[in-house]
Amino acid sequence: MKTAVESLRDLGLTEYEAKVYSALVRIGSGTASDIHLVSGIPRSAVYGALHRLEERGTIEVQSSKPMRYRAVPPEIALGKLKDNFMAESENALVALGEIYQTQKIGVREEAIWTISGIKNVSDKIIEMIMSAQNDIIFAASYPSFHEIAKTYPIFKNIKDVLADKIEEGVTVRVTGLRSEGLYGIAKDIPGAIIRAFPADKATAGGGILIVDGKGVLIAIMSENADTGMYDLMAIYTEGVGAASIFKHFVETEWDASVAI
Amino acid sequence: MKTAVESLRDLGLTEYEAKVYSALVRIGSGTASDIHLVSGIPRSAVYGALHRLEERGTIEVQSSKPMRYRAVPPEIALGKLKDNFMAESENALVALGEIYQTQKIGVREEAIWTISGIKNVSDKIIEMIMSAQNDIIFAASYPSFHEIAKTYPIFKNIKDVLADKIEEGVTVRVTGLRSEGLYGIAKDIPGAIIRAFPADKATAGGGILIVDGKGVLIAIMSENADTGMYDLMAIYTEGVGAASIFKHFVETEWDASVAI
DNA sequence: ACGTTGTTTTTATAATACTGACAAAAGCGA
DNA sequence: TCGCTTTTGTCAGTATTATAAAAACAACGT
Repeated sequence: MKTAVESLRDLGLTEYEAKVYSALVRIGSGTASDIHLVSGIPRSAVYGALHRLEERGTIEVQSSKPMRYRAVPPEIALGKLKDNFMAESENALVALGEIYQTQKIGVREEAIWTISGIKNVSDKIIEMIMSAQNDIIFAASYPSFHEIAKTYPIFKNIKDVLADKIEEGVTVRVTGLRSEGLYGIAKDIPGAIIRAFPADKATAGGGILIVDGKGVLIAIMSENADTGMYDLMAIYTEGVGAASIFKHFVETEWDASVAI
Repeated sequence: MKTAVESLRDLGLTEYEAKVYSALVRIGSGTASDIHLVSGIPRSAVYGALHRLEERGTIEVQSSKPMRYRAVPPEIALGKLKDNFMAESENALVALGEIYQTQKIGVREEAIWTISGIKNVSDKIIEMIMSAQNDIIFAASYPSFHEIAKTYPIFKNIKDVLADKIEEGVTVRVTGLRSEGLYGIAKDIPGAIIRAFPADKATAGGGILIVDGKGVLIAIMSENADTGMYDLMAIYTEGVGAASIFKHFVETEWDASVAI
């Protein structure tokens, strides 16, 4: 029987693509270096193969640093190759019956980055706030989020830069569940527009920061299963597209909450 | 649309093989010289390509003085290519299954993955909907999102799987701005709970899908500055933490919208 | 200072596209 | 039938890609 790599080659992948996918299936998920070690292909060659596989939709990418990759399950990945083959076959059938046209496809994306670690996330939050020109929306008062605030003095710094921005004339809106923490913010940041919503609406830890309607950061809290420690990770993007959609949701929440 | 030769190349034929077969389809039957004249490829190269095509069973040979060749009808020829592909795919699946490592569940981190491309994103949306056990929230009716729906029939498929899920007893809630598209969804998916919010709240293209309160996909539309074409990218996560925070926002919006 | 990550450039190598030479055979006008 | 040309099929060789492999590099974090 042919090996997986040989079969994948016959299905249209290059040697590298086949080996990279095969390696990812073996290890579940990993970084480019992991793939290099498992597959035995040059590390620098891993990146190109990963890009092509991602375009095919046979792997998935986690935009963290270092970037992590994982294989789409073989049934699904092969299904995609098959779908592609069938579509090409259908196209060939039509084309062979004549009629020619050319069509172009345009592409490319709005980059989304992820950050992990309490320090890194709070640094990024501060960096974004510092860059604000017009308005800031900060929805961060979810219950366990405060747990982190107790241990790490990130809110202290965030409050300071927010206060600075208000002095510069930037509109700052803060929303969260009605709690001591929120009252504390209201006291520490004079000039900020604060609103609260009932505690029963709250769910898990996290928050959203929107700056000037074009930068978004979403912080997500997670509890480590082993240690029971809280950790923070965040995704952020500078694109208008992503920002506007999140802004929409946050502003709906804003309208639904009450001033304090 | 791609030419026949381009599609055939993507199906695994070489340039010469594709051109020779294509030429034979055009002329019905002919000698190597005829093929040379019609296809424009070097006469001496025709012979080799004919041999390989013959081995694939996509052409037939007449052993006469000047040998004559004719194309097997496209449906049949493409069927042979497909059979070969499927066999190879099956083999790959078995080979990959031997090295597949099932993900360990439980200690899952809050990993966030990104997908790009309209096809890949819509595939993922469908995959997530299919996996739903209890409830689905789909907020996707932002204006330019419909632009993609016009070109790509992804909504058709999404509507179908949503309808299937409702039959299985899954609660499906759909929200979006008041528009024709939303009314269309309401009509096509009987049993779904549909709500609308005023159009002035809408912003840019995108949408959010939440499945069983533990899987979230956020689709973001972007318009290519050069070509003016729309593209889709998405981020998604399977973690409860991220899901609950997004669910919170979406449910707030749900409460703020009205039934239709 | 060091190791890692990700990009880029460069070099090898193999697959394929292309060219021309050639012998065998067929045609064709004496 | 003979010359002569044309066509056919095969081969050897070159050019041009596509891919594999290697190496250098900046950016970054420790």
